[in-house]
Amino acid sequence: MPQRPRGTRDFLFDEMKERKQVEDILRKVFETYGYQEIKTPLFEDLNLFTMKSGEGITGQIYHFQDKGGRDLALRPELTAPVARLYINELQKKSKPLKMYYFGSCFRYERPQKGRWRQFWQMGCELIGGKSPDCEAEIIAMSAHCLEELGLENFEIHIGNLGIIRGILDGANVAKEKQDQIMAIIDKGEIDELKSTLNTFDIPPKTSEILLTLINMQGHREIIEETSKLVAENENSFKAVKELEKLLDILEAFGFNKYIVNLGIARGLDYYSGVVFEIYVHDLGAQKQISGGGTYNLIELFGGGEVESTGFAFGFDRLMECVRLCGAGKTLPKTVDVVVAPISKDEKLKAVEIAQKLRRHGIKTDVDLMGKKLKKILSQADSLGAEHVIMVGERDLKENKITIKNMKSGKQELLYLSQLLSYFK
RNA sequence: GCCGGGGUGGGGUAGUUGGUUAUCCUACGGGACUGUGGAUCCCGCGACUCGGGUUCGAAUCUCGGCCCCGGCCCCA
Repeated sequence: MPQRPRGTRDFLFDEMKERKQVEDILRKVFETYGYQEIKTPLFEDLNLFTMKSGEGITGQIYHFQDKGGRDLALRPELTAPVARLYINELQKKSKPLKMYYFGSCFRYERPQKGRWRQFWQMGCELIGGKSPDCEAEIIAMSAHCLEELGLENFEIHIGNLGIIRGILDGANVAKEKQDQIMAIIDKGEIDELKSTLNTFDIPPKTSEILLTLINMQGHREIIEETSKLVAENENSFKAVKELEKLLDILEAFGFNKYIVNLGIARGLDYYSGVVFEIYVHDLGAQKQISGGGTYNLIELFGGGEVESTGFAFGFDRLMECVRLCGAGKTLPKTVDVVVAPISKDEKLKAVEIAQKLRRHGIKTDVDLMGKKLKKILSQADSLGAEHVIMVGERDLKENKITIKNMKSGKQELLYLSQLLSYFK
């Protein structure tokens, strides 16, 4: 028996309907903010991802060689492909560019709850905009999506990598060492951080500031405390002021449920400024449903200095939340009408009637198996059809059919010519 | 990659001090009922994750693979 590869899923009818509903809701929110959909290839040149994504991701890439010997990779994320698309196709367009995408990504990892080897991301990129205004829009929009989905139990944590980077720059810490330190901060390992700071010979005062910074978590008041803490470092201070401005704008967008958290660092190395993550604690170990921030990937790819901000939902985790909250809506019916030929002789007539209904947008099923009437009725019932049209010899003699309302059980004799108006 | 728990018809399950025909529910097919569903009854269909080992005999004990679930690392 053939088996589904590990960490992948088959989606059946109901689940697809649920996913489609959520997809449509997000799509609609994105479009009300003026974002347009794009689609990029499922695989790209391997080096698109190995260049700047950071070690964490590159170790999990599905890579292969094609018959021409090219090194290719199934995409592990979508920000790099979108940056590539921008450089290839859109550099000369007026800014800002607003785009969204929905597609699957692949990572070779140990599957567990909320983690698959093929998973879906739905997100936006705002290319060439000015922060913090654009950052605020992206964050507000992601909150808007969650509200639209009927979710409430989420937390949006916002930080700014510029604050910590500024401190490290001030102490003349090399870029590679900085990346290592950021990775440890992302993990939240305080002891490991302390010992690493020691081995890197970071001045005690700097270490102390860092350790205080990463524990900063709260609302508005964090800004003032942090300002004082980093007052002597010009870049860090600027980053704090930027963050403050972001919060002002965010509130203008009508969102103030944020949590300022200077300990978030993100797993991808290309983030440079404001970063944010959204958590839903009920989800367990894989509680992060979204993440994003400002990055300079385009510049790293040689596309000029273009400031960009983006974020993506882990679509599968989002589905998990929707399910948990019972926020799912009622699923659309499979068919509205079933056409039942009473004997084989009426089959052609039944097909004809079904086609007429379909042409008018009515979801219709017609029995093609020569089943007995009772069987067709029983099936119509389990499909949730509202009406069954019975096509039989007796009625046809008078150019009529019998239409049965499956809920009430009542039935009516109708002329064939009256059929369409019955459904209006 | 690491740790722990699992795997019985399509779905959900009972059964393991080794021993006849592997339980029940549901779904599905047929019939009671040849132009009337959601009810009842009858019949049918269909499973021990795979491979090795122990044994007269393995769903049950044992080893390994595969897959699933939870966690670690990491991340969406």
